[in-house]
Amino acid sequence: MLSKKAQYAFRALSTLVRTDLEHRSAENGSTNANPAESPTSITEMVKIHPMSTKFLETILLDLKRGGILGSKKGKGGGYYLLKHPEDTPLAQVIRILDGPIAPLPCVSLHFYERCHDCNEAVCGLNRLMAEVRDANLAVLEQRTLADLAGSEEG
Amino acid sequence: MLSKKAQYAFRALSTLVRTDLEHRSAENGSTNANPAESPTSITEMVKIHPMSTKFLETILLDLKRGGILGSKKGKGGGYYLLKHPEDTPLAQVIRILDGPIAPLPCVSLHFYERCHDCNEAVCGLNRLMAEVRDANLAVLEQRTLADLAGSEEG
DNA sequence: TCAATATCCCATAGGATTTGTAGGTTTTAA
DNA sequence: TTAAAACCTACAAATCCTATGGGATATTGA
Repeated sequence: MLSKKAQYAFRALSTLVRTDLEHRSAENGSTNANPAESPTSITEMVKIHPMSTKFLETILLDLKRGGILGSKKGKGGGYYLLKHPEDTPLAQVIRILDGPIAPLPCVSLHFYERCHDCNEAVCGLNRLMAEVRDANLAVLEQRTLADLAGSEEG
Repeated sequence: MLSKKAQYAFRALSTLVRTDLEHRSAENGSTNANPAESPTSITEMVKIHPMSTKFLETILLDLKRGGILGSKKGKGGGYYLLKHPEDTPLAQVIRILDGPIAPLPCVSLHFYERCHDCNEAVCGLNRLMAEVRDANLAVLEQRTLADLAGSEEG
């Protein structure tokens, strides 16, 4: 199950995606479509998706440290997407906030830990959980922030 | 990530599967190949896969209440599989010990809870997480305890 | 009948993790 | 100079996970 952190992250990100796409289309043909020019503040995000302001603050900082968001300090500042929504897979968001996607540390690609209780090469569970991991990643590496804002958001 | 409970469950189950298959092949052609005749005690399981005896006890009781295991009390007693290993999907084990497989309650088939914060019909996250759920189930409903004991176990 | 061996049941302790708060600092724009 | 915003650290509260303890009940076999 996704943590609250990840769920809140996706809510906030859906707002940022919408702003980003609007900004891009408005600047169509212009020389400068830099989303850093139209950052969204935490206050604004919380108005759209009500949640704890302080909690969201820590989440957005995580996303910034994780390379997904940029920020602008001071009055008129806020957060913005560093890349086009299509270029950030959902897997990246989940890894930043919830850690491994794999069901066992010994089959994790990004958070691998050796399994002390089995011989991984011949362990039946290891093999099966690697299948589960791959099934997850087939979706989560393919789907991106752009898919998040497909229709009206919730 | 799978909980320790689920991991321990799979260890114990792999022992039971092995015993079950051995018992079935030994009784081949016989009139009675009932695995209840050869139950495995917690003590024996812990000898094969070292872990807390008391903790495993609670896990096996969960599996029994979940309809996967039968038991025999008293001297010579223990636990046994109620069905052929091929007839118990991994998803059933995980649901008993860890609850929902879906990444969000609002896309769970067995543990559904309504989402109060979004309109599920149009929520982008809901739709994407349903895809993730289906990807998981494609593996976890297909693979069974029989697959667990494929080669040497760990 | 009695002792040994098991499952079964309930409560709870201890620790880890998650979730959320508090208070302050630094930066920027107007 | 003021207001608004990100940034930072610590911690509080709640929940969940992991594990343990002490018995009750059932079964077998000597």
